[in-house]
Amino acid sequence: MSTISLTMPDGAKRVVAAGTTGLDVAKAISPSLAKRTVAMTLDGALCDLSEPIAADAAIKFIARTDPEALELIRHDAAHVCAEAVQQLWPGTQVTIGPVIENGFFYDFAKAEPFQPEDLAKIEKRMAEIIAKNASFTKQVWSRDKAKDYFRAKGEAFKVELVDAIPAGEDVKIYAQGEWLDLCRGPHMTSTGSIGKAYKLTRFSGSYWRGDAKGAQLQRIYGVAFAKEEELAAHLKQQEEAEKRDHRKLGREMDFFHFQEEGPGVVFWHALGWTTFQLLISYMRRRLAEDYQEVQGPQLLDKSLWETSGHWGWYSDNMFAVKSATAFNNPDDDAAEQRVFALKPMNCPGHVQIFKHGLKSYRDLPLRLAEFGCVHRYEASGALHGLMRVRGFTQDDAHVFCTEEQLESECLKINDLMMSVYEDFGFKEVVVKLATRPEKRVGTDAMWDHAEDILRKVLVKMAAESGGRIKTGINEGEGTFYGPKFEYTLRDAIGREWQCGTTQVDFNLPERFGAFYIAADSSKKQPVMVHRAICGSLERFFGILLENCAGHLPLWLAPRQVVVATIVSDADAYALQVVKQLKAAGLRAVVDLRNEKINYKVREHSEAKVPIMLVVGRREAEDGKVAMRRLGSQDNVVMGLSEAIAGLRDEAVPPDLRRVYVS
RNA sequence: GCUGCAGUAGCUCAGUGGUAGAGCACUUCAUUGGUAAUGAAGAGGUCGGGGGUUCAAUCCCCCCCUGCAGCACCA
Repeated sequence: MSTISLTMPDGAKRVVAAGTTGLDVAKAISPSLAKRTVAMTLDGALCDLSEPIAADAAIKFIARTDPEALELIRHDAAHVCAEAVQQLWPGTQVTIGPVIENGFFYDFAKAEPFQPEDLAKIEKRMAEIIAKNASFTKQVWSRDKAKDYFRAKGEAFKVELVDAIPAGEDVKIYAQGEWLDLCRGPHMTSTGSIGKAYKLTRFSGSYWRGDAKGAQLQRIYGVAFAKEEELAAHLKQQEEAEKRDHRKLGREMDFFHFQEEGPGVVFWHALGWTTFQLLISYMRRRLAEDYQEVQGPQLLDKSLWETSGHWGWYSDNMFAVKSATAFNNPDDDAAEQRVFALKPMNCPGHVQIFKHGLKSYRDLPLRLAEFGCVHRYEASGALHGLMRVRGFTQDDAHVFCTEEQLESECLKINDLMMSVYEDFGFKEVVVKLATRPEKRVGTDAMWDHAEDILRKVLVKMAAESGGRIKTGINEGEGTFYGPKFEYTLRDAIGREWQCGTTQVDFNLPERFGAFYIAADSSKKQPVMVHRAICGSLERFFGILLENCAGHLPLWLAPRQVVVATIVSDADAYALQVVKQLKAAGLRAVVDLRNEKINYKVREHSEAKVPIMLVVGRREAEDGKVAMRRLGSQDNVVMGLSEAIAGLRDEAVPPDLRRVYVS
């Protein structure tokens, strides 16, 4: 019999007979090792412990508390969840149940919808299955046997999955006690290793193979961890995310509201609008050096959108309008029946501006920026507070340049992006290159060319960032007209938000026949780069609000200071204080109400006003203020002018601070 | 758009086949108080909209709208 050599994590070698299982090896080393081992890795790849080892390999035994075991715990939990559901509702078909971030889901085909109370029932049944601690055993079946078996059980989806397994690949079945499932594995040794740190979190609809035209399935989501403390920490973080929900904060802070008549469009209140405008002012300052700000029309004839390709590609998601006269008299030819589209993007407008008047190569790169309000008819189920709306403002720009300028323009945009994100407090940024999608316009040669340039740029950006930028590739995620960079930020509680985008477009200039006069007097087509830094300003506002849990930095707080009196004798002084704060450019209001200071402190704290200046008789007499910062229990008494100077300095936006300092 | 759940006062929520209730917020009065709710009184709702069943619907049924959680989508 041949032998093989296994290398242990500490480098020690062990020679065993070929075909020895991982479990045998572990047992030979020590019974306690065998007992606590749930799986192994061979050359880094996770395997069943019962797997016969065929060749030399580096072996590592995995305990359930090892990081490698986490995906097994989650995957095993998904199987147990499926068994529990089939026990409780016989006739339910199983489909797939993969591991996802923090847990797993399992999709079922079941006639009756799950009800909220079902989650607890399933959890209970799962606990019973886990308590039985049945072994996971792998079997390899023939394709025909698997298909016959699942067909006989009425598992049509599993039959389809068996069919989809490439010829020559094993059809693997994992059994846990009486129950079995088609699965590529691996699994832990038995269900008991799943432990107790799991919880079913919700259920929802889903589609077979993720296709909206496919069968409607029902999905159960669960989270699972090795330790109960980790589960508790995860649930706590979910709670934290709920607390900073921008929809809740927006209402509490009187920033904005939505109402039935305007699904997906924002009613901005005075305070929210103040901060929104501060965002725009900031972006304007950042653009001043290199960009020209323009404003394209809100409505343009349908034909223009046909030319741009948007109508063909996205008319399902566009608003089209006619005059009300035409709308009320659809059969009356005398009423102008012309159809306009509410702009879903600014780019066609910018191309028109570019085309107006002959452009020379000397004009390039021409960078046109716009805080354009666009409308998109988003699916009703997609709407979500400020994060997904039907009318929103983009910090949009289009750079018209020569092909030679493309690389430097992308790098320049990247510098601006990174600087802006830093100013808003986002340190970690991931930039991914999204490549050609299946449905697209333009030749393969054009795509090859554009992607080549961006690949090079991506490497350079990462190299020049000093580690701040991590990169990746999103295959097939580009837009229909060109490849793009996607900028993703990580927020204070670890969530990721895709915000910025740089998109290369050889298509639109061609469709609109845009050209410039080159140095040799020939007509040349410019390359167009679409870019947005915040993306949707509404959404970015929501992200900022959630990132800081409503505690906006002083420069973005709509109401920076409240001057609150303790007694009415201090009213005149308080008014003086506010007057001086305003004169110093601070956004301040006074609270003279006949309320106790406790009441005022509580109310303004809940409204998340960053600074409260409390004044009573003592302060009025001494020309002082008692400063209380949001989130602090203490107050500091200081001279009025000192307070104002300090606040004025603190309220300087980060970009202006750089200018003053340098 | 799809699946499920929900819609009662500005907010958070209770409630019933016989046309509604709490707390906070609001208004008024008293109170001038030292850093997260002073007390009292008052006002406030065609119970999301439209149909139907019923002697009677906020409650039961149907349709629609809107929202929530996912899915799908995101130029």
